[in-house]
Amino acid sequence: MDPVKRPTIRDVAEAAGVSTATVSNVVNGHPHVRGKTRAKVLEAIEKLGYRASRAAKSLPAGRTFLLAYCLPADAARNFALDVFLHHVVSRAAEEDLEVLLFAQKGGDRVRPYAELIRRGGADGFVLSGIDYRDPRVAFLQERAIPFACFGRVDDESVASVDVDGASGIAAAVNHLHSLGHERIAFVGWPEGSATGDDRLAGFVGRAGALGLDPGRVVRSIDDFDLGRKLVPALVRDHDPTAVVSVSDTLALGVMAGLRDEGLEPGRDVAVTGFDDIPAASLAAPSLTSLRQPMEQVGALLVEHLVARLTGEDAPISMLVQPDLIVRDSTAGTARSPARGD
Amino acid sequence: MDPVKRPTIRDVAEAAGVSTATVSNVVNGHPHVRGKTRAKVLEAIEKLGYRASRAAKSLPAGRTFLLAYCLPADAARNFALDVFLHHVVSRAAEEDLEVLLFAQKGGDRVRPYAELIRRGGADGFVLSGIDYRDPRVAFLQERAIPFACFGRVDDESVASVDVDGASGIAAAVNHLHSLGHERIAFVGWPEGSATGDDRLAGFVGRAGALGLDPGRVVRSIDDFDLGRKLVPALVRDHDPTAVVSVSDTLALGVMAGLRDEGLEPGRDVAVTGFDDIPAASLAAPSLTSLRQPMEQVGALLVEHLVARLTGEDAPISMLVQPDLIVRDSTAGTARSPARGD
DNA sequence: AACGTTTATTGAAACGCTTCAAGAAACTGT
DNA sequence: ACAGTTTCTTGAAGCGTTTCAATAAACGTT
Repeated sequence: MDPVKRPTIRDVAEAAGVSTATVSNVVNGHPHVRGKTRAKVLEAIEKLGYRASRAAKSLPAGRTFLLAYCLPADAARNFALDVFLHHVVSRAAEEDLEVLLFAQKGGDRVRPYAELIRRGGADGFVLSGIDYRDPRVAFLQERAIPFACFGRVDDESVASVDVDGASGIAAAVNHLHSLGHERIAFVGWPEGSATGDDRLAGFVGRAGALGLDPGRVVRSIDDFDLGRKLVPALVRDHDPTAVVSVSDTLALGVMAGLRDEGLEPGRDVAVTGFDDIPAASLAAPSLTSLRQPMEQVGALLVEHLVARLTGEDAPISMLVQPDLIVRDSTAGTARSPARGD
Repeated sequence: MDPVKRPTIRDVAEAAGVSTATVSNVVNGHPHVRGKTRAKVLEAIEKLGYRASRAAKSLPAGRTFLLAYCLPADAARNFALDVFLHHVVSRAAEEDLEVLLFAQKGGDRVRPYAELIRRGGADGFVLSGIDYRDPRVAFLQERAIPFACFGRVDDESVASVDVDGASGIAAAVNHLHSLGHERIAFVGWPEGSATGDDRLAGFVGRAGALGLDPGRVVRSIDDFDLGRKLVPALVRDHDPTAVVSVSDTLALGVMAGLRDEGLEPGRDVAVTGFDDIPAASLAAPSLTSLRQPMEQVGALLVEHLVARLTGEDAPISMLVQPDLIVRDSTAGTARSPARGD
């Protein structure tokens, strides 16, 4: 019934006929251990299946060998949390770090971090879902606690990795333009989110550069039904042959709205999204979208933290490129819109 | 630059003018501490913002105060991982436990667990994505390590929480029947998965009980495109007015397939899914589905583990009921099928 | 006021590891 | 073979907690 008795460093030392200090030196790859001694120790370790306990290591080391991540309160439907976590965890494992999960309790976004820190719960933090002037950023920075953000931070001295939304949207515009679309509209978020503003800038910039009207812009908060309901006005005002959306949620809403109007998405009007959420490939027609390179993001965040923790100076702001995943919602070439012009 | 100096139990003891043993007694709510002493200590704790370090607690306690969860390798698109984790983490926090995340490396499903255990990395495990004869279950059971499974386990002595798939599907059949549907088909997974077989049983049982033909069954692995492609045969063989699907992924595929056939899902043919993945509410028409009560599942798993860890005998197999979320894919009453009979 | 009881507090060891000053062993060169 | 170097190994202290035997304080009795 007893959950397994694990061997301690003492057991190994005894088995190898050396002191615990020597075992420790071998395990941590210190120099000045003779080949023969090292071999004896390694053999004993192997035989006993010894692994140093994290708890016991933490105490003298003054670190926990843990990275912490706070789950977003509103089960963030908007990015592939599972994929993100997977890559963070995997990369962390390579550095002999494990990942601790915690969660918000009430409305206070900073509190859980404070609590964890007070109990010395982790060596560093990974943040996502960053706002303009995010209070967590200020909090951690003040206390000089290592952290790295997935998302854009207005402060240049904060470590962050973000997806190049402008460039991604520009790629979507290019793609549509090369299919012959001339009247391309953009469905964005309300002004004031770093991510949303960046993606909009990509649209305006690229549309302008291609000689298209960059003014065909409509805004809505990130909601399927609102996306659906803005379509009539969008069609009336801009009569687009293609719609570039700031998110998949809105794009899917737009597709539904187009169908309500008697327009078949992918055939009559092309639609693109952003984030490549699972629902994008489960829609009919499947949604062309921009996939965030989560593996890269996760790895960069962890690498930054490791660098910080080991005292090296770490790279700061990094921008990674999303991939355009072309699917059926932009399958055909531009046609005359359902309503003649 | 130094990541904050945290007060230790000694600092508190000194500030309160007592010994560290007394502080420990207060913190852990032991009896035999006089009110006055307790007050002094609590005040000191408050003033200094003291929290016991997990690492330091672990060592003498021989436990880590950590629950571990292994991320599924194939970013399990089929259940709301984020929601699940959120509830597990929240419930664990109430018990003063935190959640450690780890991940598979290669193909070996057991290895990561073995590694974690060797380093004494966690007090217990939460598993999901359980197979028939899951090797992880055998492994943990052999070593008498506390664990609890989300999913059905063939071994009665293993702690598990599962969603009552049969009853969920029965509810969907009832719902459709009450709308007047008589020719209801079931799209299931291939034989041999505990979850899939259970859900199918719910269909067969309920359809039979209602005097409907329980033989209208088609099977496919869980894939959108395969679901889409099986529709022609489904329509030809069974001419259903409603389709109950074993999963949302397949249901969404079926909806796309129906549309390919010129049938409008939700109007000509009703469709239901299972799991209530995010895509279900982002589809047009939105998909009627069965929501797994993740909060309950997460809480039960954690409660079981806590009971195991504190030596109480814990409840074993638990079945929780999914909720039928009615949406537009079953909005209307049954009509004559597109193809007369 | 002195006694036995019960209740409250404490000193010190222990948990498994790292680290560092200090000692032992292995090499030099003579 | 010996002192002087350099390379290896170790004993013991310490990390922040808990725990338990032992001591001290408070309480009721007489």
